[in-house]
Amino acid sequence: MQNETKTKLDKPARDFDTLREQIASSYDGLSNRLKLIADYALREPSALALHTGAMLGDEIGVAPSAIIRFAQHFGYSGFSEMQSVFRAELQASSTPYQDRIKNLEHSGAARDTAEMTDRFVEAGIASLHELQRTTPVEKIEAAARLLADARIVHVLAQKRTFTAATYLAYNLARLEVPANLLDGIGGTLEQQMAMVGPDDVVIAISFHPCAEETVRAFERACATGARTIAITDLAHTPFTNADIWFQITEASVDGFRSLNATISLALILAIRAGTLSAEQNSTKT
Amino acid sequence: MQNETKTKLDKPARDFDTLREQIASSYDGLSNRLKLIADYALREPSALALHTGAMLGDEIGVAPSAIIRFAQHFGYSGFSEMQSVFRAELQASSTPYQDRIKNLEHSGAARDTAEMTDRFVEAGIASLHELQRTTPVEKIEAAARLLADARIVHVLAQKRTFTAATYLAYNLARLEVPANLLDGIGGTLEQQMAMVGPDDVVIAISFHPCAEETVRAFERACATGARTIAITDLAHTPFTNADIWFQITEASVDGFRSLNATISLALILAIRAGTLSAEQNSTKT
DNA sequence: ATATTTTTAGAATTAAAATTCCATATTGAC
DNA sequence: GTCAATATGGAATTTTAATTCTAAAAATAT
Repeated sequence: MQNETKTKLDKPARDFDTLREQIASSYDGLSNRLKLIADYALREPSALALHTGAMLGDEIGVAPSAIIRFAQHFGYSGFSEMQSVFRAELQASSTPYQDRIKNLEHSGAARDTAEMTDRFVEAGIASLHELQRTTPVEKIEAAARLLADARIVHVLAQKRTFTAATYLAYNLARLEVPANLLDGIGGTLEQQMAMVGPDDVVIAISFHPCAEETVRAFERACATGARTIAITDLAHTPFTNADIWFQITEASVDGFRSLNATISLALILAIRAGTLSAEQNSTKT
Repeated sequence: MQNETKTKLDKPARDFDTLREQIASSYDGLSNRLKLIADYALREPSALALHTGAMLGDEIGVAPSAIIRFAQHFGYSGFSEMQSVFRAELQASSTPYQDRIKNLEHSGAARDTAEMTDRFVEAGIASLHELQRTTPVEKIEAAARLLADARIVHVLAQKRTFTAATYLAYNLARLEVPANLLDGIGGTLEQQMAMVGPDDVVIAISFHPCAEETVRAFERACATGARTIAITDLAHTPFTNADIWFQITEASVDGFRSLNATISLALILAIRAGTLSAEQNSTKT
């Protein structure tokens, strides 16, 4: 097992970029079958990460043992060891902002104002990226259509998320979508809920720990036959049973969660609903 | 194997979104161990895709067989079958632009929405960077000290910026800094202003075009001898005469200005004020 | 053209993971 | 508090995948 005269390596690459380099640069010295595998590995790295040796053999058109020889050529003990590099890369590339969000939460308390500002800026950016990555356009479209078609849109939120509710209600109203803020002022949430009808939409915003009033009001809204939309951070009944449910991941710093993703989603929903509503009114006349 | 009375499903979800919905909505009916697994599956889907049953068992703190029971609860024959759903999702999400391109091709509305989402995310990020770049730490420190020393902090805002005011007031109150939201409800801003005293701080948030009421109320606050803080987008009297004046630049999309920088600044001010206030109280006693 | 080396496919083997099953523990009803 | 029902962990088993090995096929050199 001493040094080969060929390009065979004895110290396998531990990270994906290095491995890709090695595959590309030693390509010319590979045998026929190994070239086929190299092509495929560079073109479909996620298949290398997720499929078995036998599956890859079928896909590429080589024997499973060729896959193992390929891995061993690059210094790995076998296919499994090489695959772990592809898997690590896939996992890392799929959750770049989630990782940052987690790191923010787990790093200790900010020492001073400057550091705190930096961390909040970073947290806000990570939240916005995560919003972009995880929120399907179709869901936004569907929600906006519900909002645009509603007789009245009731926005339901308490405590922390009340801020986002004011923003959503304000922007909806500004775009001439009839909006009503269920603020429960003076404990009158019950009475306010009485005006929710079956042609209305109730959109609830609730973050953990969710306010009991919001939960009860939302359940009541479902019972009235109104369409429902929920924006929450965790999967929690009854919100997950809404007609449309958005799950939001906000980064937090020192236990303080930002609201960047939530208010951005609120604004996008309002604008889209306003656009659809305006289109309907113009075709109607 | 006939229909169960419980929530057990006999037709397993083939796509990830459906599965996630099912996990979320049946969460409450799950047993302890299955809840743990459900949490983890929603939080770390890529681990479900890439790790073995035994590894997941270790990570979650349950027996490997519990993982299989979890999969079977959702109608799969076993863990392997469920894992293929997670793997498919991971592979799909590793090529994020494919999805987006598909949407762009199929629907004009979705195209607009996707593009708008991108632009709002970008605008939000730009606003946060600008906040970080242009806001001196000393100014934040000085403002936080004023807030911490105040008898009462009055938060003054109308219309668009009212959202940010609710957020600032909520977080100040949560951190035990006495905060009062001057919401001008029922046109009572005049009366609300009457409780502003010389030991108080009035913090106004106003963006162009600024509400007349906010301007008048702020002038009156200055006259009472209260300390003043202003957060505005343009240099506009009387706000530039405040003891501390923050100028915020929010990026806008199609004339809709985001609030990302403003609410982030509000949160930072609240936390910093809360910290200073707590330090004072502890040294006082 | 022949001998030698390298490459290859597929069978045999080994290793690992998934699944089943059962004894025990826990929970909930009465 | 007792009993029944359900949930749980872990050992035993089955299944599947990875790896090794060998004989045959190509490729190369002489």
